[in-house]
Amino acid sequence: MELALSLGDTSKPFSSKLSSKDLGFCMGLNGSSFNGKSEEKSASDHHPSPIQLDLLPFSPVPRAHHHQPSSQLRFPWLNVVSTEPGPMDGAGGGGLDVNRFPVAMAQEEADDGTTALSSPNSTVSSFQMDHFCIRNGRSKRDLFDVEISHDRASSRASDDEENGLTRKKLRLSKEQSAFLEESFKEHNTLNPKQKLALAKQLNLRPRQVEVWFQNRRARTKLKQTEVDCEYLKRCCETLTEENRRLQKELQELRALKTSQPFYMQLPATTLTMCPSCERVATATTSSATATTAAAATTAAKGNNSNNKDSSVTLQLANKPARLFPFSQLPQAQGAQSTS
DNA sequence: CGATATAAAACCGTTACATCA
DNA sequence: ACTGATGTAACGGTTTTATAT
Repeated sequence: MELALSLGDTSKPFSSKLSSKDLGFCMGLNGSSFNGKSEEKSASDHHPSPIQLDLLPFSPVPRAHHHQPSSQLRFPWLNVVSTEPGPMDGAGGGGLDVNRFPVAMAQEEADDGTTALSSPNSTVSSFQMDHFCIRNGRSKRDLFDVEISHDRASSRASDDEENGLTRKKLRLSKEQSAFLEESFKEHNTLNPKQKLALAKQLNLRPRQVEVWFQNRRARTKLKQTEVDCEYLKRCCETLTEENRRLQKELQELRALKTSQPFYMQLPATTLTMCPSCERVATATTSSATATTAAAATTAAKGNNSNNKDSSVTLQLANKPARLFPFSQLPQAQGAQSTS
């Protein structure tokens, strides 16, 4: 088993493109080959897909931009008929809408220069934000704060300093959050039209919707990172254990080599060596006397139940193992000196 | 057709605030 | 009433991307 470990945006698993800024983890397990992200594209094209963790309930869309076809404009609230109660209908009306400030919104829409919402072709219902009212028992003070916040919050820029107020944070109502969450499941990014539509639906500023989506994406990424870290940790433990096992095996092989000199007189057929890499591979013959040390030791230990690799290649110390009987070296290796 | 400029959108790290134990 | 931890809305700066020239 080999591991393909890459650091990058998990939303684009194993793509050839790796931004140095990508901090997400992506880890794959591959039964046959290394499939690293840093490799060229061809690598990932020809190997089985590695395991990939993905928390997202949808396929993340690359930066939305304005190219998203309008057919993708599917928001949960599109089912809402204007005459029917909206998803936040529990409000029962009469409550104070924390997030209302029509003037600011109108201004912002004008700034965006889009008339999407007023278009007769717009699929957005006329469901209005009167439904988003306070009903979670906020105090009067809370309401006051929120209104202050709205008064100040006409744009992204900081007119805060101008009126000498520090920024006040409003809490979105449960309904608003749920609504945003639903739409996030549909699209984790918004194009301007969608943003405006959402903002109007929820009676929030487009900037608020935008920020909410940004933060939501960040939360998703953070969660994914946590999962990936946990997974990497487990993989690391597994590899450490494997390494320990192999080290032990190597030690036993060395001991065997010194304590059993006639081990070196094994027929050449029992130990084969790759001519290119000069590594000894264990023989697959089942001759009793020619049982290879590796096979013997691992079998004796009986702890190789999870050792699926039946052709362990061993390399002793820093030099490739050369376990051929000296007498046979010339035949095996050509005209090499026997000294 | 590639290089460059520009604007918009997304990302990132951080701060400030609300809430809760 | 106070406090620290936690969650999250909001911000400013940076990077990425698409488009125009």
